[in-house]
Amino acid sequence: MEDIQVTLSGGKVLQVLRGLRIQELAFSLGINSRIIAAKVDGVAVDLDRPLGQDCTVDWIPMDSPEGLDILRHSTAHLMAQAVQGLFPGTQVTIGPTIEDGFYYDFKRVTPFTPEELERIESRMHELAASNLRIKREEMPRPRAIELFRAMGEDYKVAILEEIPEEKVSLYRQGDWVDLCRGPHVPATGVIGAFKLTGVAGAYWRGDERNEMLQRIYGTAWHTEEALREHLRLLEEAKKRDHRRIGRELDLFSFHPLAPASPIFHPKGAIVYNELIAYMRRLYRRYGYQEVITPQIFDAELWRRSGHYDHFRENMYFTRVDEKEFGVKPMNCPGHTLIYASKRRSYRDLPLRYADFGRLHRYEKSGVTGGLTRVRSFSQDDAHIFCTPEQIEGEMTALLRMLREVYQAFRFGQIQVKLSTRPEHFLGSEEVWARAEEALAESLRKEGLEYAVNPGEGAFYGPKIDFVVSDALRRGWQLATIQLDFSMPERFDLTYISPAGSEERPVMIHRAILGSIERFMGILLEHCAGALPIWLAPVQARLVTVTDQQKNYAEKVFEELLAGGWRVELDGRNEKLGYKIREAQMAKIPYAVVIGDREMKDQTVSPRRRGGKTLKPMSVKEFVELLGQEVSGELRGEDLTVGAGD
RNA sequence: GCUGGCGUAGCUCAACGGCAGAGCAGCUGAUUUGUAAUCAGCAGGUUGUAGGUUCAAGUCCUAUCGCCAGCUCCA
Repeated sequence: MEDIQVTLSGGKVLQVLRGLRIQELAFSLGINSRIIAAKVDGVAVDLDRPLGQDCTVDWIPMDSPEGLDILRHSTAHLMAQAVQGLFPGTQVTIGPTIEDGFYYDFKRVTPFTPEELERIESRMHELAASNLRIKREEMPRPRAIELFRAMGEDYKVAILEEIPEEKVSLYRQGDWVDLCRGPHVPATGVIGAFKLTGVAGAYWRGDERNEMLQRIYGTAWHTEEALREHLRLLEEAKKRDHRRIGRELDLFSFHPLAPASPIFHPKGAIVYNELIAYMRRLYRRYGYQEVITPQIFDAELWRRSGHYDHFRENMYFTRVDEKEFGVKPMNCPGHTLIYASKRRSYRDLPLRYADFGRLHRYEKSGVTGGLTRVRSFSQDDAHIFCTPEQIEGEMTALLRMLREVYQAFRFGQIQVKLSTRPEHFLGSEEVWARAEEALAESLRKEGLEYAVNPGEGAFYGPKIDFVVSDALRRGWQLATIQLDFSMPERFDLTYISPAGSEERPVMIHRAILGSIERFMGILLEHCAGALPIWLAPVQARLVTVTDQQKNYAEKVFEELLAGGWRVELDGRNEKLGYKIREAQMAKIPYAVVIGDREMKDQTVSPRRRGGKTLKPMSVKEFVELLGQEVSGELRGEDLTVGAGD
């Protein structure tokens, strides 16, 4: 047998025997224990694949993203094998990998119980221990259809009938077989660090008209340590859950009598209003005008805007004087009424109307949760009416404003997504194409990288969404900028051009924080409840050492209050350590200690949330310190009192 | 809306179909305290709601409301 030439990823070229298995090659190089699969000429393949001709080989290590993906896919198979062994008659459907794990959808009459999940998990460990070889097999599609039909696997048959290729691959481990493109790990013994995390219903092919399948979720890692670390992170995320923080810090609550509608307590309302106040300050600089519009409009308005046709199911209605009225789910139609209240000249544009009006949308019961998806909320909403020529300038200003805001909140990387025409849309295809091009152009000019989401646009226009990453590196969609050529049309909005003709303005819908409720939830998780001083409901708490200092403490308290600071006085008859602990757990940026020494010197001893004790200073100095921190925070400088404190 | 899980004191959680309990928080008293928990006592409940099975229901069954995870949806 003659040799073939194998080029390794490092550029090294080897002469090997034709037909040599990749695994054997890895073994001879002494790296077989770290390798899970390989790419031959760029295509990921199993390790037992023989090398038939000159080729390049790139190793896929166990702990690489690709390696983990393969491992998770194989773990999904292992789970399916365990399930079918334990529960004969259960059909397999699909079992893809997801971030950090995998799932597999099964067709079974009864759902899996948590106890069964445990049994499946232990069976999986048994199967892994027996280290079954995982073998790839190829066969013509019709034969595979026959095979799976004989096994009673209706869903696999359905999948096979839609596969275009005439040759398909199967994977066998022990007496179990599954249709799969692969690649997989060489044997089940490689799999070990996994945990089944949950069970849920899921529709066949993700369509709610189809029958429901039973989905089992799991996570899998290359080592036990990595698995433990992952589970620890999940615990950490749970501790940061904004619903928990909201209750612990007495910010907001929910009540069954107002499902999916947060009730903001005094401290939560401070945060809420500070967020709005912050946006208002920006609005003055960026040339926005705030407006106030009705909560309820004649249904006629919603018919004209198109919401009635498209989103009636998600709106609240009421009947008064034999007429139907709709509670506003959006501010935009109201703003068109202001625009249309008089003749507009090109000289008036752009007009930027901001509105913090309360919106109500009926969200289906299963989709609501915490502050992230509610039925009653408000947004830092604004609509810009401008000429088509002004779009670019407006977009530039918007992108600048957006950066400023995200810097103030320390959100890291921003991903940009351009969403294009959806299935249901208003207006003509030509108008859509024009709008999409305008958005793409502004992004390119701003030098922002973006991804395209085909078909994800709003029904009235294309949009740009901005996804930020929080402290746990989770992505959240916050800002959205939507171009709208349709609404001005529907409300027959016009302006007089320099030439004297009537022209159609363009409308830009935009929000930077998005819903204030949702933003607050995300922010709370981002900073684990330790809000920056400018947002903290209580900025400092004065704690006396004994009640001997009560009078002096009250004097300091009054002084800080007069300076506009949100401050509390804890003069209770408790030990200092106890009071410090409570201030710390309430995530108050400063606990200000006042004892005999301070009283004597007319000073205070601030202690930062993180535990750092500052040297005694006068009240005036402390106020200066607070002021500096607030302005530094708003400029986006490093936090002195941060989430990590 | 769909599938599953869970609703016990303000919070976190116990209680085989057989007397509803603990810790923390709260209140009262003592303690006058120096940077993450002082001690003692007291009080706290129609076990989400409505039916049913049973001699007996927090526990079993049915309905309903809410919450959670996921699916679908998200102007």
